[in-house]
Amino acid sequence: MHDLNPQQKEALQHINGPLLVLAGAGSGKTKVITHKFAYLVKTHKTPADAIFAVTFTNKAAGEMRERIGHLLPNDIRSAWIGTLHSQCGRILRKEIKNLGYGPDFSIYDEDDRCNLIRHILKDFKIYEALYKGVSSRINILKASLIDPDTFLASGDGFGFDEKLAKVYIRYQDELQRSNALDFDDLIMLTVKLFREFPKVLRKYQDSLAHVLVDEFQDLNASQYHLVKLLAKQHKNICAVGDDDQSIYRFRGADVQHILNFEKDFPGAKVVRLERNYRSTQNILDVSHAVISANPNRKAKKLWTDRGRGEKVHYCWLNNEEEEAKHIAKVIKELYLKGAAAYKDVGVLYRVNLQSRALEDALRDAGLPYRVVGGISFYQRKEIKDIIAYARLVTNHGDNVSLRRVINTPPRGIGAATLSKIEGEAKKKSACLFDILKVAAKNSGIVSSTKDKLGSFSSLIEELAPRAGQDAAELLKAIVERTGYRETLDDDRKQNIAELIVSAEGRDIREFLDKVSLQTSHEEAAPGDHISLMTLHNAKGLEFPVVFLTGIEEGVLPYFKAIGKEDEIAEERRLFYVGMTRARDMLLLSGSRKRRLYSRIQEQEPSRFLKALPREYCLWIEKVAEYHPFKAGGRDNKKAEIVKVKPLFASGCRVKHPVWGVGVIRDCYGDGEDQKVMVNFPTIGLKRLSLKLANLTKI
DNA sequence: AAAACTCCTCTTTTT
DNA sequence: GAGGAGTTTT
Repeated sequence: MHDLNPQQKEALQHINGPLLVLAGAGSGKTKVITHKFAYLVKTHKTPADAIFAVTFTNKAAGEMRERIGHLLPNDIRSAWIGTLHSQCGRILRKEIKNLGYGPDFSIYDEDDRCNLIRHILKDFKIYEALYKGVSSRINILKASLIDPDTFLASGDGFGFDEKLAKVYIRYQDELQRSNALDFDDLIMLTVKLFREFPKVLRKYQDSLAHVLVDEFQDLNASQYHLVKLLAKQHKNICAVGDDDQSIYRFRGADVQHILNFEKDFPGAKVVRLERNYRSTQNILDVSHAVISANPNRKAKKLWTDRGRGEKVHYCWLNNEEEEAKHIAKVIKELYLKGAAAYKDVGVLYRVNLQSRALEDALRDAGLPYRVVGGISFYQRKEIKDIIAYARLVTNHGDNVSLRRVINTPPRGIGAATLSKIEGEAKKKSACLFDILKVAAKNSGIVSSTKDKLGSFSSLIEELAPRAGQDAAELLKAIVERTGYRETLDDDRKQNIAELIVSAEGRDIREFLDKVSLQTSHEEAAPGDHISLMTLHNAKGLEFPVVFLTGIEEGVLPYFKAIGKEDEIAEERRLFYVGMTRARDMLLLSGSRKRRLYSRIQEQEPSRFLKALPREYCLWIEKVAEYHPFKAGGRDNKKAEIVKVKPLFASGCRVKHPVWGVGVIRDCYGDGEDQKVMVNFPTIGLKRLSLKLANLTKI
């Protein structure tokens, strides 16, 4: 406990009754949670299994488990440490029979759910491209604990719409028939279980003496409700979060939960962690100036004893290519000066399409980079196909998976055959697989098709007994026996091989759960490279050097948020999250012109910049005669920035009076200050100032 | 079942 | 401006 600061200690020691820990960025909140867990077990003899500790990401959960493991001698394998979804999964595997599902339910991700919704829309002859909107509406309903029946009974509530209701009912029905749950069901059905079976709830309430919730600001209504239910009896809930870092409103997260905590839990103690261990005071002051302009926030002011540090840079350029080139140049200089390794640098942006210009510039400059995020491993087609086979093998009722694989690889079972089976299944309210099995023997289907159906169903059934073995064995068998292997190119084979390795020695059920709940696979890849990612993806990370790009009206805040007060507040928080990722250097940039969806737009600097205290900033405007904050300044003629072609560039051969001939590896700085790195065969790499070194080009 | 064509969309995305 | 998905064609 001695390495905790007074506020952290306070948070640790308050163990009876509700506690809200307002943990600013970089204030050591993970430390508080892990130490609190250990403290409860060690000092207060709480069984490790009596603490329900939740986070939002698998990564955070893994870290939490590992760190607690280091703090305690106990075996914590069975402890309730995990994401809320995985914990619900665990509860439901045991208890879901109460709700009329089987314990072997499949878990559908966003992709599976969209497939199902599209299928339903097609069936209802509703314009199929609406599926995204429908999906998100259903998302929101479930996140608000509105199940189809409640929705029907709601009258005009919740934006009732008959078509939506029809689709929602059918969707939920299809899920149940497939014995499948989507992500939101994991929460919603757990709540339903607890509401309808108080005995079951009681069992969990009794055994869970403490509830610890990380990232509290990210809870949606159903998740909050669930947590409240669990904590209702002992009232020992410790909520850790930061309202200023709430950036998932569009997923249903509601900052209000953190703001209302004291009302919902009367007598709650509130602890503020305002000491920051990450950034310099300049970075903290600048970001504070930005975030404190938001209404309705819990006042907090972060401080550090690290000193002022480097000023926050702001640079305004002509267009996104110049912005990107500028960034590449600055990174290179930092690298050559030895101020930062590439892995110390994070380049963040609001929207993915911004990565393109940045990637081009970094590639041109020969700098190593990685784009973090994007399509995750588990969303690749080949992985999803194999997983769908495995699901179907373990859960024959899984219609979505069956539709996915029945003709993958092509085995001549086309749309016509499938729709016959669909019709039959609906009539008999049976699952597709059972119908297919029977259809292989009788009914009015051409005999050649019958054979195909028969061999498909027996294939799945032959694989079923292997479900008891090692998950890797089952996956291997699937890849071989289904003929899937033949359809693969080398990349995909590689991916599948990786999947199989990760399944080794695991139980298939457990493996599928893990895979279904593990949606982002992007581990911080080892190696020295610059990281590129969206602001959302940067949450929870830190870098010594952070570039925030596109700090313009229309990009940050994004144009869709403009004019809506609470969305602007969220954009501001997003900006804040980005700024507080920086340890030592924070560099903001924007550009006057930007291409957004095939249109070149004239941009203005973000409104968020107006609040920046200039004394902590270094302002560089590389757009000549253009003063962004001066009214009417926009149409001043733009003096071209004349590019002086450098005399010395990498690759040139040069001669030095003492060391002789060498090859320039790199150049940085401009004009008088230009420096070069030269490789001399006799003595190796040398860093030289052009002004002093008296080099001649040869 | 592949190839060619058209149409549509285009913010962020922990599980 | 480009990628994805659906549709039509071969």
